[in-house]
Amino acid sequence: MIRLLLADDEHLIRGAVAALLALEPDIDVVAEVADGPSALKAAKELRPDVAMLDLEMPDMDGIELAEALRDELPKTRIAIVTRHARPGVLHRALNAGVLAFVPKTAQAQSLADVVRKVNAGQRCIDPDLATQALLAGPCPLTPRELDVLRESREGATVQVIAQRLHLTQGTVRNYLSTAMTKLDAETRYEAAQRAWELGWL
Amino acid sequence: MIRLLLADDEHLIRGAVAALLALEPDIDVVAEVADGPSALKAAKELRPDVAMLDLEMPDMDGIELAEALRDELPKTRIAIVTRHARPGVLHRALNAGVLAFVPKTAQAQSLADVVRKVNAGQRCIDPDLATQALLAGPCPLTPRELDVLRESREGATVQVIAQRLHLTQGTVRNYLSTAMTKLDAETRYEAAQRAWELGWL
DNA sequence: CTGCCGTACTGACAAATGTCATCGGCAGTA
DNA sequence: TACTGCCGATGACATTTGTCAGTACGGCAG
Repeated sequence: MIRLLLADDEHLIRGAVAALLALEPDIDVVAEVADGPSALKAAKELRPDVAMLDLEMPDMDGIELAEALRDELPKTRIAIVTRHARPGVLHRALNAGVLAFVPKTAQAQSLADVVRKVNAGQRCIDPDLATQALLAGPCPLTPRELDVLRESREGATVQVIAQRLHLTQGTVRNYLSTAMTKLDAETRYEAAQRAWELGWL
Repeated sequence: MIRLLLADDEHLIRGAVAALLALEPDIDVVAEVADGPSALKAAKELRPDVAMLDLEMPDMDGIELAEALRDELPKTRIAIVTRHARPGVLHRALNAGVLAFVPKTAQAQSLADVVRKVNAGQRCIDPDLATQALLAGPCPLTPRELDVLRESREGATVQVIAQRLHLTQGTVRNYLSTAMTKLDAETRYEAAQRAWELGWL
């Protein structure tokens, strides 16, 4: 019997998936939670074999949650389910010890198989996504460049970014400039947009 | 027997929801499609009683699809399901003749009830969302202002926007300026971001 | 018929932004 | 040791931007 934890903030999906997987004779859905912290808490109490996590969740994103689980409960196998799979996120997920990466465009029937494979310790990555990630290559941006891009995405001015990151305006502009060059963008907002689409933010 | 059409580009969710609703004795899922155009085609052929549409779909957004359905098959009752319900979208959906508006954070069990209510011609709007929409009020932006904001969201420069909309740079800047004033934003990107969050783009 | 509003444009000005060259410090590493 | 790369900063420069004032035209409600 595979003991499964489900984390997804969309009740509708979580409920439906739970109902579907519960029909499988060898799968037992032991917990359903809606956010990262409660997933962590439930996992510590119930020690599931497999944790199936949504990538987009309030409070704690799926990757952070995966990292926390890896550190605290290394025996738990982790599968990530996501809506729009951005290539860069795959890199980070794999580094966090995630075994499976499934887009929500996958067939519902295939989910049970993913759970079984992950439970057996096998990797299970969407092939399209894997090639996309390979083509995009690793992120060329430095941590600081990522920081300023993250702030830019919300439309912050250089002044505001400089304050928030405790930097000079000139420094911020330089980081933005190099990031724009690396991403072949005309404006920082375009750069931020692109970096996000590639999953680097 | 309620004949239901399901449109959602996420197979995983669509499959799970279809499986759940098919268990209901009075609901018959007659079609499952992944995008707007095929939903329209399927609806014309099968004449479902209720169409349950995802808001975010490739090619044709849920609202456009609802409008098309209203024009071509006015007898079809429409329910919209969405992930992040932005208030402004509700306005547009209601104008498009949509009866139900359900966030994906709703309970899976409640879905069947929504289908039944909609089939009976009753409205079924998430109360939280309704109050949010009331508080935000109607969109104060003119159509042209919305146009330039839409372009801004992808990080386009004034030059590019002017070209794409066949306007002068000065005109574009003026529209951006008024939009920023109305939205109380420091930069056009912040304005675009805010307008999007309110569901006006 | 007369405001009022949305659309579209012009010109001018100050401020914000993007680019470049250059510097110093610090951590790997060949 | 010398080299490389990231971090942080400075100063100067040309562009881009946001803002403001003003013009003009069409549609529409009072």
